[in-house]
Amino acid sequence: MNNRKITKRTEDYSRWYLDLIEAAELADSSSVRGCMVFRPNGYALWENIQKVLGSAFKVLGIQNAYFPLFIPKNLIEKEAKHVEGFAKECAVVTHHRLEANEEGVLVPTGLLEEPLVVRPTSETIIYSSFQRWIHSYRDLPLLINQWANVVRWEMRPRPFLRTTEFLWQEGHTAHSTEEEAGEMTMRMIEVYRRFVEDHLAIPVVIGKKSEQEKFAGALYTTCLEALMQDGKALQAATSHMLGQNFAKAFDVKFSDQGGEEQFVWQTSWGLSTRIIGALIMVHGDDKGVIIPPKIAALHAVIIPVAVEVGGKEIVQRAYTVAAKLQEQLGITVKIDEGEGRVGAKFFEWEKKGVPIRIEIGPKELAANSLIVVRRDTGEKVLVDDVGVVAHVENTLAAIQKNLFEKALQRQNEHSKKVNSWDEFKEKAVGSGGFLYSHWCGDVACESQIKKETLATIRCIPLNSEDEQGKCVRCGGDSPRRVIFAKAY
RNA sequence: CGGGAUGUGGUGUAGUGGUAGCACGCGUACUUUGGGAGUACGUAGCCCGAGUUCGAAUCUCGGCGUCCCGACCA
Repeated sequence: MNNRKITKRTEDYSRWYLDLIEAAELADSSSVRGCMVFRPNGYALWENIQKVLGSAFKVLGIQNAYFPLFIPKNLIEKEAKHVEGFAKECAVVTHHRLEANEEGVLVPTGLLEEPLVVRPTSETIIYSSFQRWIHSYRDLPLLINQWANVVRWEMRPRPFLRTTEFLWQEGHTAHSTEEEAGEMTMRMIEVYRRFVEDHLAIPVVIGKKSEQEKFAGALYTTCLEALMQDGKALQAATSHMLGQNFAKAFDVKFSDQGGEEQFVWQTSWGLSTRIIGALIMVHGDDKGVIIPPKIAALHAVIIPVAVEVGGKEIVQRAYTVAAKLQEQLGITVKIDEGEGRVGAKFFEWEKKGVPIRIEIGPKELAANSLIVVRRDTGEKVLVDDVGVVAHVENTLAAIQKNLFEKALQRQNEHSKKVNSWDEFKEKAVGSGGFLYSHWCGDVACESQIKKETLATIRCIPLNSEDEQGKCVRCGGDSPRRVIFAKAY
């Protein structure tokens, strides 16, 4: 067990983040460039995300499928903007065998005539199937989801946030009308919002990406933006309205009721393991990570205290309580009977972010009670034995609520309307946060702002009211405020 | 792909040409156990290659790796 103290959040945010991942045993860096090893604790989180999101998809009639990891280069080439957006970051398979040379070193041989691209995203390979699957308006809408790994050869990897290989789900749909595809785009970003806010307790802003930031090949991109504790923004999920761009490139057509051939209207949307990085950064404190109860793989840990005084009865009680909680609340409870001092155990489970700790010692045994401790506030409550199930249930709900509210309060405190360029520069470089500012709509101006402050347009919030104003940088006319922030 | 650092046990570090040290971890034993235990013993290291030198962790050159800041990005 690693007993190193966790770097204070205020000292070195980057180090703190890495400490949290290590201390909670979520992930390891791997020997493969920019890749990451999911340890069981980290993967359990991903499995729960799959479970919750997966059931939301099912309700909407979205079906899971699986498509190839390898995409022939010519498929990727079919949509021009898409090529432009991804070409620079593709891993490419060019050979299909290894042969030993005279020195016994294995060298690739068997050059492929058509190189295979390791999918950076699957629009192209999936839509080449859609082209064969869709013939009639009766085949629409087609709603497909894929849980998969993808590879993007980014320059600067960072655990969870940007790894060369990452896990995600990508949804792909085809519709007969523009209106329906537009509704689907909005429906999915709303599904994500509810999941991220209700289950992960991460408050987000829903918005549209600027032309410069939108998905390569999309008509427009909607997104969720979350704010980390260091004032930087993180894109939590995206939902793209693809229009007919891919349909035209891949010849995805259907016959409508009138017998006319038409191109389908498409959407795609995704959420990746990056969201676990957000979870760590939004809820973590100086003791370790905090896992929101609704997504936790382990909800409570019971620590028998001073067993040598209280004897086996204490452990017996622990098992009784655990069974009761598991049966009546359907939560997962662990009993930490291991060697060692209780202090060390307390710290270990705090590092790992288990929402509730229950202590049972000789005193509690005698009084038919136990101590319930909240991970988020540290609050300790002596609970009577008969009330434990209700108390734990309420406490889990209270933790979930508190985590969200604390994060929302932080987000509000770091959201400012900024009108002057001086203030903008100062905030962007300094405390960070969401800067609601006017912007003229010009790409060059957007680039200039990024160059001078590193802040980018995170999104144009969907719920923002129209408000005439002057661009914070150039003074040009602006119809509404957009959110600027430094981003991960 | 540009700019800057850096490479010493498993981890974090000290060591400016002369015996490689410390802390944490890990192992064993005893004592401890209501908030990160103590003592004793043990364990394990100078990125690779070449050069300079009587002598290199230390200086030089080359390679490789890692990290940071950018560009890029979910």
